[in-house]
Amino acid sequence: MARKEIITVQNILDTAFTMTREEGFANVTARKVAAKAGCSTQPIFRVYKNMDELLDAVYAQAETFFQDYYSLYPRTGKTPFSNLGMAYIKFAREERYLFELLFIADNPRKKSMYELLNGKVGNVVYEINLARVQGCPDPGDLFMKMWIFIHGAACMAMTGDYDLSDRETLDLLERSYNAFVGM
Amino acid sequence: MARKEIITVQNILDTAFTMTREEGFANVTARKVAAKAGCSTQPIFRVYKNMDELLDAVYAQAETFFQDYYSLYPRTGKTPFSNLGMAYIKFAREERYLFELLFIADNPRKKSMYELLNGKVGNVVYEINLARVQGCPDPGDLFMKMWIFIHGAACMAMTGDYDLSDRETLDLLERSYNAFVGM
DNA sequence: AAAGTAAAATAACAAGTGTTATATGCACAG
DNA sequence: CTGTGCATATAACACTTGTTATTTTACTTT
Repeated sequence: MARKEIITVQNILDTAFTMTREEGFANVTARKVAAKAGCSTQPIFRVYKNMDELLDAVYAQAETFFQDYYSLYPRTGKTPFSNLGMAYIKFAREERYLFELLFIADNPRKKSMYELLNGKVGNVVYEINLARVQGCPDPGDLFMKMWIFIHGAACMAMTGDYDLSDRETLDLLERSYNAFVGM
Repeated sequence: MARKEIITVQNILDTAFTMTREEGFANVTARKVAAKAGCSTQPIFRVYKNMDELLDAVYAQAETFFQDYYSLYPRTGKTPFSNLGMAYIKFAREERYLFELLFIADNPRKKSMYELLNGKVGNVVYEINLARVQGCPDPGDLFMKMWIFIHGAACMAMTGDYDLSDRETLDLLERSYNAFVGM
């Protein structure tokens, strides 16, 4: 019959995704992916119709990666939004290019911040209910304030302008939650 | 003697700066600048050694633009950092590409957030002293917290995820300042 | 008016992009 | 063992980028 397949969809996607993590989305080109995967550009266009389709797949992979990252992040915080905030800020620091792609960059694939945060995990809804159960009168408004704060820390982390430790960050998030509740 | 100069440094710089405001830094190319300035690419390379030098000049212009923007912004807020915050957030919304270039993008020209905020205006030092005079025990710490919040709102504004009015924003900044003071 | 000279326009080069046409190689059916 | 058909490699095309070489243009001085 036919020659055996050497380069798989997974090979290509994994390579492109790793490159996005390390060098950013803009540096993922057909020839660079091929070089890193150890093949010519041909296998890429066998498994994907064009580069845009590959980049769609990379974006989807980034979404899943963030969801998994959040799922596995330890729940040490006690106040609502603190665990989500901790994971989000740490993700921004450790995966600056993925964070940029998902939450900052202006590309046609980008979903809204709320879609991304609510993925299959339903994080925001859960946290808002938690705040309501704890007696917070306007949990939606509190989420907005907390999220402005959390997003600010994360964006600083992404650009290297944020250098508090995990412990300091958790303390900051819990205290600011309480401050926002009483305001 | 020689032929009269038609295309000046100012023509080129203004064109490139306008393009940055409207389409972003990444879309400023020699041919596009030339087309918009109504000339060939040649005058660009007469007045600038190469594109990198032009982009340096555009970056410097963006810095000045932000300083001027802040200088002219009305001082309606009463709490420390509120006026700086208002101007910063509005700038992010109105000049998303300039904001990105100055405060987000990862380019070799980029200065630290604090350098940019302290330009010739000395904004941060002034505001911190204001907080101290008003009896704030640790104004530096308070600035950090306020700035995380302000930067968060600005980054959301940049990406279109922030839609509070000026009045609501000022209220939010003043109330969060007071909340942070008591925390 | 003629000439010289700097500015601008035109055209070209090399490098890098996505994409496609063509050639090669290989595993299995016969 | 031999040919068929798919996977891969090679090579090429069209386009965009920065940059430079060459040509044309027009102003100022003589």
